[in-house]
Amino acid sequence: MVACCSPLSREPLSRAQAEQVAPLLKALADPVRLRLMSLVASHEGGEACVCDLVGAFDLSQPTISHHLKILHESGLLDREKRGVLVYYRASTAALASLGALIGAPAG
Amino acid sequence: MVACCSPLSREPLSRAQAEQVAPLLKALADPVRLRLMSLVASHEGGEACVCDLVGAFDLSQPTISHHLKILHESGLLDREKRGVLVYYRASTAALASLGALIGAPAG
DNA sequence: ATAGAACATTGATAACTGTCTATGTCTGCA
DNA sequence: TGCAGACATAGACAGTTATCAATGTTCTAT
Repeated sequence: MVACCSPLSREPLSRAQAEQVAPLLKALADPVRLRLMSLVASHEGGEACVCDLVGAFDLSQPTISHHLKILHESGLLDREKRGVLVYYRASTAALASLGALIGAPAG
Repeated sequence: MVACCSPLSREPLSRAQAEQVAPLLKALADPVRLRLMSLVASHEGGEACVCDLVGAFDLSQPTISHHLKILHESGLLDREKRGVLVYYRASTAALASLGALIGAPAG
């Protein structure tokens, strides 16, 4: 469970809660990373290797790697190396709890 | 309707969609602004004036004003001036559609 | 062993962000 | 009319971020 608390509008977030959730949102709050999340999550098998992703952007491979690292370190993407390739997979739990915190009707 | 599209994991976000949604997340991706949203949304009557908010932080009034401006310009907070006081109110529609995009089961 | 391919890391740079102090703009009241 | 209070704006500064080119690492195949 990555986000912790009742929806935003029920009661004031504590400072600690806010500081815990904000980095998750920050990780997602970039057009490239949003598209990366969505590309990975909607890719066949629910996973994608870096080579599946780089081509979708006009950005260098190190830049994509950098964004993937941010998403992985925030807990939004899981990572698995199989042979030469590295596969990323969206953490649906993290996404769901974030969504619930922000706007979902109930938990 | 501020966010536009099916959940992240259903199909890849277009670049345009990502660039539309990212600023909303960016506005929310700060501990102070998260707490501001939550303070406003959970305040009695669903609204709060700046004077209700400034005291909750160890930050100057202009800094709070700055954060409120960012939330307002992104569409997450509505603003209404009544007399000397300025009241902010959370846009539940914006929050709900964001939540739905990120992780909610269905729309 | 060596070469090549896939991905990560490093170091540099320009742009952006959060914060402050100082100041401006309204509004209500005396 | 003028003052005081509530909020916004402007300008400055330090810290962060997105990007790239260059290089490092690790695996596979030959």
